[in-house]
Amino acid sequence: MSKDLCHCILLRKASRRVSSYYDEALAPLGVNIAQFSLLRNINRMAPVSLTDLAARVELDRSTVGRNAKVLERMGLVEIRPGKDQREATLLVSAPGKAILLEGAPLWDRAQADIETRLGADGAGRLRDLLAAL
Amino acid sequence: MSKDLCHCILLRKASRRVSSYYDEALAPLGVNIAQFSLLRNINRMAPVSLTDLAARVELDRSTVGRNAKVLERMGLVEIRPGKDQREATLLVSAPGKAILLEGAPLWDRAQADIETRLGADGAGRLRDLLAAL
DNA sequence: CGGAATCATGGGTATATACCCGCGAAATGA
DNA sequence: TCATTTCGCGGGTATATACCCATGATTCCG
Repeated sequence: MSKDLCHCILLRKASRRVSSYYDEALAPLGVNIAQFSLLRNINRMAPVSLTDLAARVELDRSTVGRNAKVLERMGLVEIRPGKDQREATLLVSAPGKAILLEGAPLWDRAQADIETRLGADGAGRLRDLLAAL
Repeated sequence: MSKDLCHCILLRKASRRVSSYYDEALAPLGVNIAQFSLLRNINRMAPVSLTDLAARVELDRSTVGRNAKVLERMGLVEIRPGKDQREATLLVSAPGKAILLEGAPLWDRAQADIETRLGADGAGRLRDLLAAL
């Protein structure tokens, strides 16, 4: 059988393609899908520590720290010390909330497009398969 | 509906998890799945230009160039000018071929593990769904 | 209370990835 | 042949991602 069918490589390719698709949809906002998703998660959990956020989004703590710093530079997120002086707590700024509102319909459209491309129950089946990995 | 089900984010997460799984499987060789896969592609197409290789693996030319340079530093790939003086042609070195041989069974096992986790026809369905994206 | 273990973050380093730009090489057409 | 266009690559810059280690804060015992 063809050796091109490495599940991992197929996943990585699909991930790049789909990310790029969402990125284009969100481009008018100046954020990519990774940033938009992180912003949403911060908003839901705010005020949240890096550690908790990292656990939620399944990324390394240091990765979340650096990604959050980018959002901070963009003015979308505020990073301030928590009661525990070790903690950096994150919250979405007013401009960040505006981005979330403006982005919602753009994200919805990309999401719907993908579902169309996957067919009626394709999206659900894909979700289940990915969850099994 | 839960807003956690962004197809893109689910794909990215799965891609990270699965990549990490293959990376661990290949760790004894000192290469990760991206490098191993690139090495395989270079081997199949050798001697190959960066542009052709990039088209094959669906990555940006500059990305392939940098990734290939890492493989070169590792001594697994040779980069030499082609007849066309603009071209850099890639080929797998002897140590690189050894890595391909040693890696094959490790890759096979990871691949089989994933198929087990996906179930009988899960792998096929996943492949089809990813191809639709 | 004070030393030890634990915990949160940050920074260093490295790869993966993409976009843009400039340079030198090659092809093309007048 | 020579100017123009096209082509292939490398480098700059930026984000995404992970691992390891240092540092400083907190907690936990003895």
